[in-house]
This record gives sequence, C-alpha cells and structure tokens, in this order.
Amino acid sequence: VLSIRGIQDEDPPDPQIMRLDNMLLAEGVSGPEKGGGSAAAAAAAAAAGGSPGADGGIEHSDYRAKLAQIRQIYHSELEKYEQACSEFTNHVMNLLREQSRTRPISPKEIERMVAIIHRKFSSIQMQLKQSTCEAVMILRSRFLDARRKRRNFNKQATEVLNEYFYSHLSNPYPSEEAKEELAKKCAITVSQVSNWFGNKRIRYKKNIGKFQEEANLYAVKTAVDAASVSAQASQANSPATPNSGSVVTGRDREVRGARHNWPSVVRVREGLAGRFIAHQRLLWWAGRSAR
DNA sequence: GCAGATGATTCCGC
DNA sequence: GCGGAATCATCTGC
Repeated sequence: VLSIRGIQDEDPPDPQIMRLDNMLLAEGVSGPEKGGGSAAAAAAAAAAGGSPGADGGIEHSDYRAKLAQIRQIYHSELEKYEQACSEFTNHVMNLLREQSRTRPISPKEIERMVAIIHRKFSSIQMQLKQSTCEAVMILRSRFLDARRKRRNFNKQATEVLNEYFYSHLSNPYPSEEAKEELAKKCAITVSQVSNWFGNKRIRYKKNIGKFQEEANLYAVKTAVDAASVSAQASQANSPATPNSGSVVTGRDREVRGARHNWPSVVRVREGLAGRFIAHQRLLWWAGRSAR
C-alpha cells in the first residue's frame, strides 16, 4: 500500500479537492461557523423565489438544523481521520526506527514515507468531502427546490389564462407583451405564464377530446363577451374589434402558427367546429338568460 | 390513501 | 432563446 513508485516530491494542489473545499466553505460546512450556513440557505431560498413566510421560516430553520448536523458529522469524521493519520504515521516512524537498527534509513526515506501516508489519508478525506457535498446538494434540493413549494394558481388567474388560450387556439403562443399583460392580470411572473402555456399546449395536444368541453365553455364566454363588446360598440357608433386584447395580428398568427407546427386540426376546430359549437352554446345561453 | 391535475424543471432540437 | 416532451413533486378531490 505504501509503495513509493510514481510519487513525486511536490504535487500541485488537486483541483478536485479545491472545488470540494470551496463548496464546503461556501455552504458553511467547513471553515468558521456562520450560523449553520444560514447565509447560503437564505441566498438559495431567494434564488428559488421563496418568500419569508411563516412556513418558509419553519423550513428555513429545519434546513439550518440539518446543515448543522452535516457540519457536525463532517468535522467529527475529519477529526477521526486526522487522528488516525497521525497515529499511523507514528506507528510507521517507530517501525522505521526499529528497522534502522538493522539497515541504514535516510531522513529522506522517512520523509517520503510520511508523505505517502498523508497522501493516502488525504484521498480518504476527499471521499469524505465528496459525500458531504452530496449530502448538502440533496439537502438543498430537498428544501429549496421550487417544485416542492408549488402552489396552484387561483381560479381567476387560471380563467384569464384559459380565456387567452382558447381564444387564440389557432396559435396559442402569446407574444412577450401579451405574456407580460397576462402575468400582470394573474399576479404571476412572465416565466410562470410561459410555463403555463407550455404545459397547456402539450396537454391539450395530447388529449384534445378531454379538453373539448373546456374549450366549448371558453368559446361561449368569449362569444358572450364579444357580443357584449359589439353591442356597446354599436351603441357608441364605433367599429367592433373582436379579440382586441390580443397583441398578435391575424397575419402574425398564421406565420407563427406554421412556425411552431401547432396542429392544423386544432385550427380547423376553432375555425369551423368551434364557431358552430360557440354559436349553439350562445343560443342556449341566450335562451337560458331570457328565462 | 390513491389517482388525476397541475406547476416547475430538465433535456433536447431547432 | 424558445418550445416540445418527459418527468418530478405537490395539490386536490374522492
């Protein structure tokens, strides 16, 4: 085990160890105590979009407690390794001293032997550092992953998004401006709007049949809204502008629809069947309202 | 407790 | 950089 073959006298610092050391230092595991890594936790929580709410506080303290536990285990193991290393070094030194009675042993040889022992123990230390880093990573993902803080959007927000989606069914790709407008209306971020449309498009395309009823409902809603806008517009003697909330023009929709390869069947559905269903529903709705 | 719904993330291609 | 697809993790209704 203590072969000295291929060992150089002076090795450059291992970049792997340096990376591990830096990470452990940044997380507050190694180095001076800094509140059990609360700074790192706070930074990570902020990066994950976490707000300092009541439950966030509980999770935060839980995170700190677990991190402190990791820190404690890391230091106690490190101490054990260092102790074992010095004990083993002493043992080998004693053996060499004994051997020096029978054969000449140069100080250089002793020095080399000690270096070999230290190298072996430092590779064990690296394993400890690696597993500690893994533990911290798991802890971080466990506590700070945004997916674990998922909350459903409120009903009004979902309605706004669905209204936009179904009224732009031929090309449900809101522009950046439209996304910002929707985000403002729903009190969510633009990224969340993008996520929502991404998920919606996929899930709609996968199972159009399932979403048909929902599409119909929103088609009716849109038709009723358009009718009411139209009525108001004609009262005010001004031209009606259906879908005036949309930032995307008809031409844009055609071009971008083709680019994104949104299924043409969906476009037909909105164009003919959708309009027919909307018309039927409108009649039904009008009759019901009259009663 | 379970199945389905839903918001977020990741990977990949364009 | 954006969107599609797969997947994860959580929420919700039963």
